[in-house]
Amino acid sequence: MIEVFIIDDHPMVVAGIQALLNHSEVVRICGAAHDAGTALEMLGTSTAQVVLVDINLPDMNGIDLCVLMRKEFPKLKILGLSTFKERSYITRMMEAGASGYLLKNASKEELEDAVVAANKGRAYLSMEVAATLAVAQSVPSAIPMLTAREKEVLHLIAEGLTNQEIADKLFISILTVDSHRKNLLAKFGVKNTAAMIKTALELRLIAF
Amino acid sequence: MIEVFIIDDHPMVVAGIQALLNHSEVVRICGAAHDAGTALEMLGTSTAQVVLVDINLPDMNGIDLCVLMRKEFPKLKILGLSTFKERSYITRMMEAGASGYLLKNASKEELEDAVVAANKGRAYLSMEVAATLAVAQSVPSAIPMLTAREKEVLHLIAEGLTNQEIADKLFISILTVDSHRKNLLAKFGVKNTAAMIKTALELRLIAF
DNA sequence: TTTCATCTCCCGTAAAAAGGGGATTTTATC
DNA sequence: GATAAAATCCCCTTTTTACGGGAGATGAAA
Repeated sequence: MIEVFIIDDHPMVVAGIQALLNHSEVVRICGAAHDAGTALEMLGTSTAQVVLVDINLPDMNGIDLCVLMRKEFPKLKILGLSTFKERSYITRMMEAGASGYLLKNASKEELEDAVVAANKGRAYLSMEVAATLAVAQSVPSAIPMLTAREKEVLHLIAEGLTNQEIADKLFISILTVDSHRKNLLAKFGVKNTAAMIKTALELRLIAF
Repeated sequence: MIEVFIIDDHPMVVAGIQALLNHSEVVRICGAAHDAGTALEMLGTSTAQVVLVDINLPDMNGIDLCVLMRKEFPKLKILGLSTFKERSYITRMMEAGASGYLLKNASKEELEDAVVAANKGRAYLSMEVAATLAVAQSVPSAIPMLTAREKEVLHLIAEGLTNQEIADKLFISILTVDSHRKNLLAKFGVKNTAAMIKTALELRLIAF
């Protein structure tokens, strides 16, 4: 029996996965948490071999949690879980060390297959996910690697703050903000703020 | 017993709702469909009093489906169901004639309460949803009424074009583009492009 | 026919942002 | 302690936006 732990803040989804895997002969749900914090605690004393992680958690995003879990529990296999088949999400999740990525419209069979594959150390992607990735490869829309400070500045730009206001808020010179902004535009490969905000939102580097 | 029909393309969610309402003494699941088309067919011969409708369906969006169902089955009570607590979505769903709006992180109790309230003809909103709406009211971020030309300009701004480039593309003076831009900023109630693009995307006035 | 919204164009000023260099100091890593 | 990456600050120029006012043409609805 492969033991699975669920991290998802939607009771319906947790109950759904439990219901779907209830009569499985290979997989067993051994626990669930509704946020990253309690999940990390519970995993310390858990015997789970595979975790199902929702991408959107109340206290942390799935990618960061993935990185944390890889450090703390290296043997644990991680399966991403989300409603969205967005290139950026999927690739980032896989880069963060996930063994696979499932959409929430996955069937019982897909779910079971994914867990089994992950447990064997193999990667698993839903059919639809694999398809989007195939398309994604032909149109490589790379995700800019932003530094912490750049992300911070990007957020404030998106809020509508001017360089001066950002400088005041971060207690740095406006010249520095200007530099960050310059670097951001370069990394995004765009020539003005409007396009940058659009692609940043598209790539989920910022949220509404 | 209130009979509930579920329209959602995520097997986990359908199974989850069923599991959550399984032992309920007031609510009973009487059927489910994974897309709008089959749902409309099945509802014709269904005895359901309440429908739970996911906002994102493969063949139609929840708002349009809501309007359709209101026409075809006026007695049916509709509850929107979604992961997102976006003002625009919620209000539009309610305007389309829904009796309520539930988040997918609703608890068993919330779910049951919502169905009961809807069946009695009362509106129901999840706690979180009500909170976001309350915030929305205090900060009236109504959806700006944009003219056709303004939408056109907004799109081109989002693409990263400058006023000059937009003027060339639309065969109008740069001064005109400037005016449209001014009016856009005013209508959005923001003071620069970055904030405008963000809210425009949030309100779905433009897409990625 | 008048009113109203929309689209168009105009003036002028001030403030931001974009673009092109550079340089110095932290900070983390090897 | 050397290396590299990040964060900080600097100068200069040009372009683009933002913001304050208008004002005429057109077409549709009242």
